[in-house]
Amino acid sequence: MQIMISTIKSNRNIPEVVLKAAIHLFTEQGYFNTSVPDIVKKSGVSTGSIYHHFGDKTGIAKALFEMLVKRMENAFDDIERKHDSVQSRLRAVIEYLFQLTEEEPEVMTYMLFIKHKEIMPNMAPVCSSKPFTKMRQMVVDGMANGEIKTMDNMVAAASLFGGAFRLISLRLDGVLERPLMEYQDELWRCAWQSVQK
Amino acid sequence: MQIMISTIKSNRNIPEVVLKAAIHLFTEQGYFNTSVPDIVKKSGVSTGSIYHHFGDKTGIAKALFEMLVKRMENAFDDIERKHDSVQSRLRAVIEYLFQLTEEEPEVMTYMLFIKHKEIMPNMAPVCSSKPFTKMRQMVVDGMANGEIKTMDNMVAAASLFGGAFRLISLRLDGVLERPLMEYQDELWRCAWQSVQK
DNA sequence: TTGACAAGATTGAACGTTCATTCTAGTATG
DNA sequence: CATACTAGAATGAACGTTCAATCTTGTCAA
Repeated sequence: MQIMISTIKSNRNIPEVVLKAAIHLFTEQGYFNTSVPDIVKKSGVSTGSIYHHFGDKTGIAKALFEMLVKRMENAFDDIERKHDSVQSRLRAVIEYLFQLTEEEPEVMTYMLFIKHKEIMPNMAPVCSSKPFTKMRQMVVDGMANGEIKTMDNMVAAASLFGGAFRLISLRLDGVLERPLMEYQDELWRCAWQSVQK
Repeated sequence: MQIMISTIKSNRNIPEVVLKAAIHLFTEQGYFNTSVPDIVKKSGVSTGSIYHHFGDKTGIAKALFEMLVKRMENAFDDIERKHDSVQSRLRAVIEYLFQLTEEEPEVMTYMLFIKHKEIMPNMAPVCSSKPFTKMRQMVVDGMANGEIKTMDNMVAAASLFGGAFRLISLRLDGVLERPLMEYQDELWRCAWQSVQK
């Protein structure tokens, strides 16, 4: 019996295939160095289909961003459910970020280092998105329940997460040769010491 | 052709005028959203002159970057000359970065948050440039002379500067409403506490 | 089971625009 | 007169997007 083309075609999820190609190209060469024909070539999906699903080129970047933000948000919700103390929550957040950086560097690059404002001019900065406000809320909670020194919220959050973001950035730039996990314990000791009561 | 009066012409430094227009446009809208005609309009310098001085569009971005890196390098050399202890040097570096962010946010944005690799594909990441390696060298020196706990260099540097970079980033994104100087003391206490012996 | 049909998905060639760069002509300087 | 600089219109390639045609899928009457 002949295999119908239709069954093969219907087996691929076009948005998924396109987003996979897009995140690779966007993080590798940048959004503006990636043409729609590039995405067509890489994904095997036609121009027309891409426009049918995403509206325009920025629609791809937007869909990708929203997907990844939601994913990170869910991960943080999980962490809050699984840990009681603020300290262990914060540590788990950093562990998650480090793991994500190692396992899916493109995801981390896209979330942290793509200038989304250049692509979507009236988008709020990443640091105002749910996952990031949630991180800061954890710090506020820790100050309220006495785990963290009383001080400016922003300074406390920056002190706690700043080192982690620095290492992630260095790792993604290829400056750090060993996986982030190897730095985790030492970094956390520094970070926690800087704000603990 | 337009007739120019010679005195007007000789009085303006074309590279300077162009770079001034460019940094404004690049940080405001992004490099790829800025066309050469945009720069022509903003600077008042003709297309031909721009190409004569800079070769191509990336030449503008490159000249700008090199100028700013050199400037920061000189500032750090000054700091090393004026301070003896590693602790006061590091504190001075953060103070300088905070001041620069407040006084010339465009300069800081261009140095830290423009993806230069997208513009000049085979450029080393910013964190490998002289000023940044010098910052890390200060930390290494501090470990050698006993001011800083013995630990991984990168973790120590990330812990010391991570919080500062975080606050700079938040400030440039408009999330932090008050000038960075107001956070400086509290932040430095956290940062230094995390690595001091 | 079959055929007709509608709605939606998919295709890629074609379109109009914009961009970086080049070109030719003109001007200042020594 | 030569060299360095300035000017802005012209150029051609590349881009994002559109569109008319084609294919797929699900529905329903006979």
